[in-house]
Order: sequence, then C-alpha cells, then structure tokens
Amino acid sequence: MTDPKDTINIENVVASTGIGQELDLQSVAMDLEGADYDPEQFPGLVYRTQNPKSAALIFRSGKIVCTGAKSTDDVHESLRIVFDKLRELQIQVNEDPEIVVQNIVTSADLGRNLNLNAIAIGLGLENIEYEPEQFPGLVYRLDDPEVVALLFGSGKLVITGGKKPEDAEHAVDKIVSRLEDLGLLE
Amino acid sequence: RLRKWQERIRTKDAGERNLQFALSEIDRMASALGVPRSVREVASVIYRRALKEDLIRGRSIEGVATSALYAACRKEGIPRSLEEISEVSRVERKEIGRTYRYISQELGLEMRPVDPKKYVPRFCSELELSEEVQTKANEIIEKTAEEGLLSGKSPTGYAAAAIYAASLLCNEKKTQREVADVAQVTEVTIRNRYQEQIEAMGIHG
DNA sequence: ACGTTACTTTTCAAAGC
DNA sequence: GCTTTAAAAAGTAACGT
Repeated sequence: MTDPKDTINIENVVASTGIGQELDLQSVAMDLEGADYDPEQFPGLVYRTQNPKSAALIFRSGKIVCTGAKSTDDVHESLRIVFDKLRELQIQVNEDPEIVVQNIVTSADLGRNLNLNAIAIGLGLENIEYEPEQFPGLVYRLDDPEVVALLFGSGKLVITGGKKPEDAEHAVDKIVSRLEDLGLLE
Repeated sequence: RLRKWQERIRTKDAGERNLQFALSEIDRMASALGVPRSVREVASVIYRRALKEDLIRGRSIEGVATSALYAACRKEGIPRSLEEISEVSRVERKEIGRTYRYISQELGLEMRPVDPKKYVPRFCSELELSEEVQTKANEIIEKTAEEGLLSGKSPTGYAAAAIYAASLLCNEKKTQREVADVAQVTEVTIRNRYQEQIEAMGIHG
C-alpha cells in the first residue's frame, strides 16, 4: 500500500538565469577549462559542473540555462559554481541573479501494471496519445497542474513540464484517482 | 485589379495542382501497397480535411499525404506499419509518424491502437501458413493481450511472435528470420515477445 | 545469444539561422 | 521549424563478440 506519491523522484531540473552582463564567449571558451563552444552548431557555450552534476548553457547575452540537476538546491549550487568560475575570469556577475525554474522532470511508480489499451479508451482517445509502434508510453496531458505524464505498462510514469515539485505530486494524485474511478488500477 | 485577379487564378491553380499531386501520390502509394480503393478514398477525405483545416502549413504535401494514407489503412482495419509505408513514400519514417500524430490529434480522428491480430492474415499469407496457424496466432494474441502483455509493445512485433509460436504449435514451423522479414522486425523482438507469450499461455513451446 | 550503445517520446529555457 | 543540454520511462534496433 505504498503511496505512489512517496515514489516520486526528481530526475532533472531546468532553470534559467542571467549575470546581467554581455559576454565574449570566444574568450570565455579559451579561459574556461572544459568549456565546449561551437557557434556554428549552437550559439551557447556548454559548461559542465561535476558536483552537483549539471550542464550550463552560457549565452552572449549573459543569460544562462542550467539543466541536469536533481533538485532545485542543486540548480542553485551548480549556478553558484558557474558564477564563481566567471568571476575568476574577471567577469562581473550580479550579486544574486534571479534563478527561475522552467521545468522539472519527475519519475514515479503506481506499483501495478497498467493496461494501456484500456486506459487509452478510459481516459478518452481525444485526451491521450498512445502509439506503441512509435513509443511505448501513453501521453496524458493534464490541465491542472499543467504537466504532461507518460504512463508505461509497468506502472511507472514520468511527469514533466511542471515548475514546482508539488506539481508532480498533484499530478500523481489526479492520475491515481482518475484510474481508480475508471477501475483501471489494480 | 487585373493583377489581383491573375494572382487569385494563379493561387487557385497552384492549390489545385497541389491537391492533384497529393491525391495522385496517395493513389501511387496505395497501389504500391496493394490496398483497396476504399482506403484511398478514406485517405483522400483525410487529406482534404487536413487541407481545409490548414494543417499543411510548415509541412510537406507528401508528408501529409503519406500520413493520411497511414491513418486510412488503420481506420479501414488493414494497417500497414510505418516501416512499410515509408518504403513507398519518399518521406522518412520519423516524419510520417510525427505528421500522423499531428493530423490525428488536430482532426480528432480518435484512432484506436492497432490490434496485432489485424496483421495476422497478411503476414501468414506471405509466409504461406494455414488457416489453422492464423487461428492459433489470433488465440495467442487475444489471450496474452487480455493479461496486459500488449501494453507498450509494437503491434507488428507482437503479431510476429504469435505467428512464430503458432507455426511451431501447428507443426508448420517458420524460422524467426522468416517471420521477422515479413513483419519487418528483428529476431530479437520476436524472441522476447515469444518468450512472454508462451509463458503467459502456459505452453512449453 | 549475449552485451553495449543509441535511438524513439515528453518538457524547457537560451540565440541564431 | 531547427540547432544544444539533461533526465526518466520501456521498446526496438544495430552494432560487436
């Protein structure tokens, strides 16, 4: 009788911020160890942090995207490292740049197998996308919270598109009660 | 004013030429796949609806035409896999799949997942397997799908495994390679689905 | 027949083509 | 629309051994 909510795990957090200063990415790429910069391929410079593990995309405008962190705390820690690295290169970085979480990817487990065919019909074909020839997961878009859920035959699921950890909890609650109402859980 | 008239005629002609091209492509692909005329008609209707709803913007005419045909085959109960469809189209499989999902969603086609049993007659006939094998394969699909084994699995691989198992049970053995070739899946997929299916059926193979 | 790697889906920001 | 980055889910595929 494990509450599916207790199985929720944050797998990835995407956030954006900015140092409030324009950057010469060419010189940052020269001085910053481990930086990947190929403007022909992508306008952002890629810098990876090891602890916590994440990847930062640094742009000419001074805006930065951080992805790969496992929590919002890790996002802040990763970006603190990036800010300090830039300061070491004599680049002015704002005191406490505002960090906005843009997306949180979560996984969870409903604890029992799912009959995706029955769920597709039950939730309504107009509300879902299920094309097992192309992808094994059933795509279910929720309005509140505004997230997208991927349901698998194993009962495991992925919740993405949320901006706060509670979004995933609410989504799992709604999915569980919806499936229970339809008699499709257990 | 005369220029506007000419432009309208030019646009109208271009539009009609595009529609004619799309319909002739649907016809060409349908012939190559050997599907009945009714499927081409359903595909034409879907294409015209997509055109009317302005779903072709930002997409290729061929991509929408191919996806309309793929959807029509499924709606008519004689599905062709994306792999098979892409062989007669110049549009790649991935693009056909995503365009199909888009028009299906936008037109509210409410397509049901493909039933693997729909592939059994065609695959078995290509393998020259008897009616008995087909019936057995359908039985295997029916029973194991009820137990939830079908969730997330590709219909062609599922059908292929059931046909392989049925051919063994009916002493009309086909190799995994032979079945894999007609279903256009790998032997690995047949092996994996086959193991699950015979276990669920309580067969010893 | 293994094992490994890699691709499919969803989400999001960034700047530029 | 595309490009890049990360991550999970499970299925399928293509390598090499």
